[in-house]
Amino acid sequence: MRIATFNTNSVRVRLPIVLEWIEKFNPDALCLQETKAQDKDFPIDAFEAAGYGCVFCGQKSYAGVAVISPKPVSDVTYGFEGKEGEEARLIACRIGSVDLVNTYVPQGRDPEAPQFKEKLAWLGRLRRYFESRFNPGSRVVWVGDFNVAPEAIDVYDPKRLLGHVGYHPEEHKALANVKEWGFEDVFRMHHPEGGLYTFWDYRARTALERNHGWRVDHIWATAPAAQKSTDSFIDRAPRLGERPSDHTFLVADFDL
DNA sequence: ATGGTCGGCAACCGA
Repeated sequence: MRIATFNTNSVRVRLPIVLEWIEKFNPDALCLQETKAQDKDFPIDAFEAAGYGCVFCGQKSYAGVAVISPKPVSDVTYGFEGKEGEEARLIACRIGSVDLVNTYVPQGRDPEAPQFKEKLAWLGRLRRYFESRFNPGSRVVWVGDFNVAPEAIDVYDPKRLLGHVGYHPEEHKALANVKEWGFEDVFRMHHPEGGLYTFWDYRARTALERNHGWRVDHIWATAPAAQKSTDSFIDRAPRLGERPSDHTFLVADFDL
């Protein structure tokens, strides 16, 4: 089973890239974040024509998550407690023997901003979400844009960046608390080396050429799923002459 | 390079 994740920064703009990518990589589940489309505007037809069904949870302009799959998808839930009154940042479903949770963790803006505390609180709520809905002894795969680089080897300049949003001790604590429920970092299992990134900030013009990257997109799994993982890799996607997202695709394969 | 580039959506906000 192949599970992948990609922050699209607009699923409609990135649609040609995503369609070409699923054709080449044949994921059993592709989790998207920052779809930036209301549910009525989600490009269902294009995915169905490619042989993929979609479940999604969107809102106007911002955020938005979706799962694209060629397989039967069941037990779809939206948000912590439903769509109403929540930003579109979480969608969960069951595919095969796996419970899949796709999140777009709040970015947090700046450690001094109120949004930063909201990010920490959101991660706290996510821990309780896993506690109440799932069992770490079953196969749970948590993927998405976590907006946190967990370790020094996950950012291009850890000394300078420590304390910045995305690489801050408070974020590390909040993320470790979710991990402690029962997750393993599947990409890290297969790549102990550092310097492998999934994000280069659009706003830093030279970020790509200087490789000023961050590993903020993740595929984590409970032990019963993680021990079945066979590979994990990053795929950058500037294809078809289209504009790439500032995130990459991230893939994990499981012998499931 | 404490700047900058995107996308949504129609002025700026968010990343």
